[in-house]
Formats: sequence, C-alpha cells, structure tokens
Amino acid sequence: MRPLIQIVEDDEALEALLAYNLEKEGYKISVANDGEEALLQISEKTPDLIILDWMLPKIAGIEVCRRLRARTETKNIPIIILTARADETDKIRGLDTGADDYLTKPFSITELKARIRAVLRRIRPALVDEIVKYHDLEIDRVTHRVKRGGAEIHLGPTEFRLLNHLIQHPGRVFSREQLLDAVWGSDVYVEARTVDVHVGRLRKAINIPGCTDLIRTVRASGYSLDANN
Amino acid sequence: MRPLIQIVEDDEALEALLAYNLEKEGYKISVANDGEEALLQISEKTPDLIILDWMLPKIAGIEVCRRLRARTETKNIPIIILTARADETDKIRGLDTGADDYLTKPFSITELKARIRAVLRRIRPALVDEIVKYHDLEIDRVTHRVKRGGAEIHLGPTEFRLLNHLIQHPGRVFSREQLLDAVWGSDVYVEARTVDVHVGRLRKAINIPGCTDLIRTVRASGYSLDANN
DNA sequence: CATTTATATGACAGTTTCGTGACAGTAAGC
DNA sequence: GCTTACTGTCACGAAACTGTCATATAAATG
Repeated sequence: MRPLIQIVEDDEALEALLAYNLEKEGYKISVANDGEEALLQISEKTPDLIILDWMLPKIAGIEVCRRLRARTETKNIPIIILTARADETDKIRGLDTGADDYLTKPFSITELKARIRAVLRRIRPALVDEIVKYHDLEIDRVTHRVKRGGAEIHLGPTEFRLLNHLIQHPGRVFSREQLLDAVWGSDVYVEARTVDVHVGRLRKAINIPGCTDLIRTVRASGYSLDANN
Repeated sequence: MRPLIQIVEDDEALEALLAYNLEKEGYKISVANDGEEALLQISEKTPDLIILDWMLPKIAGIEVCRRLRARTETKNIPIIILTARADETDKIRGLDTGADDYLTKPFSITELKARIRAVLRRIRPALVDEIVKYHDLEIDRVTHRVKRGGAEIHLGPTEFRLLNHLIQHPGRVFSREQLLDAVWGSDVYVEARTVDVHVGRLRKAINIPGCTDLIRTVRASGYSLDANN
C-alpha cells in the first residue's frame, strides 16, 4: 500500500534525484516530462500526490493544476508545486489554483520529504500514519494489529488488506472489481463473489457483539466502510 | 456519465482538431457540418453543451442559436460560440441571442477547454460534482447516499439511477422513452409503463410526510424533478 | 355529464443479489 | 508427516428488487 507519487519535471537531473530519494523513502514513483504527458498519466494512474514543476514545456504547470482541479476524479489529489521564482505573485496564483503546498528551487530533499508527509497526512492520513482510526476501529499498519473499542481483533492477511483499503476512503463505495484490483492485485484472476466471502469474514471479525455493523452493503454496487448504517 | 458535446463546424480541419482534443479530455463528441444537420442532431441527442461556429452554410450560427433557444427542450443547453470576427457587435449579438460564452478565432484549445469546464460547472454541476443538491434533496454519488432535509433515505438501485438522472436537469421534463434510455440503457427492452411504477416508488421514498412532492408529472409528456408543484 | 385517455398504485411472481456454512486445496510451522 | 491457518469456490436459502398486470383514480374531451 505504498503511496504513489507522480513527478512532473522536465529537468531530467532533478527528476532523477527526486525519483531516487522518494523511492528510497518508500514511495512508488511515476514520472512525466511535460504537462501533456502528466495529464495522461495522472488520469490513468490516479496517484496519491503530485509534485509539479511550475515551468513546463507544452502545458504550463498552472494549467495542469487547473485542469486537475476541474475534473472530479483528480480534484482531490494533493499537489506540491516546485518553482524557481520566489516572488509572492506566483505563490498566490499557485495556491489559488488549488495547489496544496509549494517549494522554491533550490530546496532540500529533506524539506520536500517533510512537506510530502505533511500534505499526505492532512489529506489521506491512512497513507502515512502507522495507526489509522475510524469510528471506534483502529488499525496499526506496522504491527498489523486491529482493535475495536480497545478490544484486540485478529484478522487474516486478506481481511487486513481489505479493511486497510476500505479505511482509506471511509464512506466511499467500492465495487467488487475495484476491491479485487486493489486488494488482490490486478493480475490475479479471482471470482468477484470471493469478495463477498471475505467481506463476510471481515464483518464477523470486527462486528463484535453489541457494536454497529461498520460495513455497508450497497446493493448492486459494492461495499463501503461506514458507521451510519 | 461523460458529458456529450455537440460540435457544429464546417471547417473540417478545425472540426477534427476539436473532436480529437475534446475526446481526449473525456467528452463524448457529436459533429455536424451545417446548421440544418446541427438542429437535427441536437434535438435527437440533446447534448450537454454545444460548440457553435458563427459562420455556417445553410443556416447561420446566430439562427441556430435563436431556434435552439426558442424550443423548450433545447432552451437550457449551454452554447459556446466560435467566430472569426472579433468586433464587439458580434459578441453582443451572440450573447444576446442566448449563447453562454464566446471565443474568437484563432483561439487556443486550452482556453476552449477551460471555458467548457466553466460553463458546464455553472449550468450543470451534476456533471462535475460528486454531491448534488436540489431543493432539500441531496445525493452523494460516491457514498451512494440520499438525504431529504437531513434525513437518510434508502433507494433501490434503479430508483437511485433514476433520481440521479432527473437531478441532472432539474425542472426538465423527460419522456418515458428518454428515461428508459438513460436509466435502463438503450439495449434492454422494458415497457414504458414500468417507468411509472419506478417513479411512483421514487416518489414514495423521497416524499417523506410533510414535504412537497418533488416529482412533477407532466401529462402526456413525462416526468421532471421540480419543487414548484 | 359521459366518455375517453392518461397516470397511480397494490399485488405478485420471477429474478437478481447477498450472506454464509461447507469444503477442498495450499502453504507454513513444528 | 501432522497440524494449523488461510484461501477461493460453490451451493443453497434469504432478502431485496424488478417488471408487468389489474384496478383505481384523475384529467381531458366534447
């Protein structure tokens, strides 16, 4: 469940530097060299965060930013802007367009990493935090421990990954196909109904007596993690 | 749920350029080469937005515009006008006739895309937003939840899709055939009367006691989502 | 007002979708 | 080898949903 970061940068030296360091940090990396390529890749892979150079060939950074914000699927992906210009105008324009943070070149890799963590934590805590909570449920991604209202719960590997995925976007409904893709992997072939079985097992595990069912079935659509049932 | 854009343009090179770029952007495209063809296609397909060249063979752009505005079914489809002439008179005449925006040739594709998004958002937020509201009704397409004045409402899959479609054009009347097409799919054969039943079920679900009926029956025509009953 | 036409709705049977226990196969640990 | 934990598939019953019809109600027509 490593976060995927999309780097959009035309300076290849800088790009390599970023990719190398962020991969070492544990992120998956996708790179694009111009705005056009970036938009294509982003809509295809829907990364968890975008690092965007301000000055780009073909389509400028600000335009990439604007377009991403205009589309529902990419509207909520956090963006960190890299710019050579330090003047205030740019800062405002950048953040106005919907960027979440911004860095002026030259910057330290350490600082970039810090900003990335900060932004990811704010937008999707499930991606960076070891411990993620929802309602009275608590999962520790390092020790693979799960608690419901303080009580320890044992989950099998698949159930853990399933819950871990659902908890990333609480409330959002995932189709069986989406879950297969995310939890099982897009390469293996498994029956869609298998998801039902594992959801059932997950339910049985986390719904200890006297608790509300945290998993909602949306008929003909899929499942979601949702306290309001 | 991809928006359908009708392009009306006699210059084939420009037409191809537009079609290519907008398709890549995620829109469905329909093209017409003159005003006559345009009117035909538009009344047939009822696109979500029209890009209209000002200078057209057979029927001029301004005339197409006027006729569209005169007909109830097409009155609210946003129109963006393309023109070679940059003088103010035209612009005013265009917007006067009911066009929503205006671009002077030559223009950048980027700018056109930006205008399209802006217009769509203004006119039909349901196409770009995940949570859509109408009156005291609220539907969330990510969590698949429906609320009426804060109260949670349960809808079956078909009723959900039906409401989701009606709310795209609040106030607009849909014939049973149109609804069958949009909600059931153009390939399945279902009785037109079946729509009545589902509308009835939707009514019963969303019209909780003490609320006005949000669905309007238009005798001999169809149904619409409409608060003024 | 009588008649025709259009819509509302309860009932119902057929279908789809879900939940779950059972089971066999696999892998890991001892 | 034996045990244990886990996985994916299936089958079957339960529940939810669907489409159609028959009947009731309402609106237009003349």
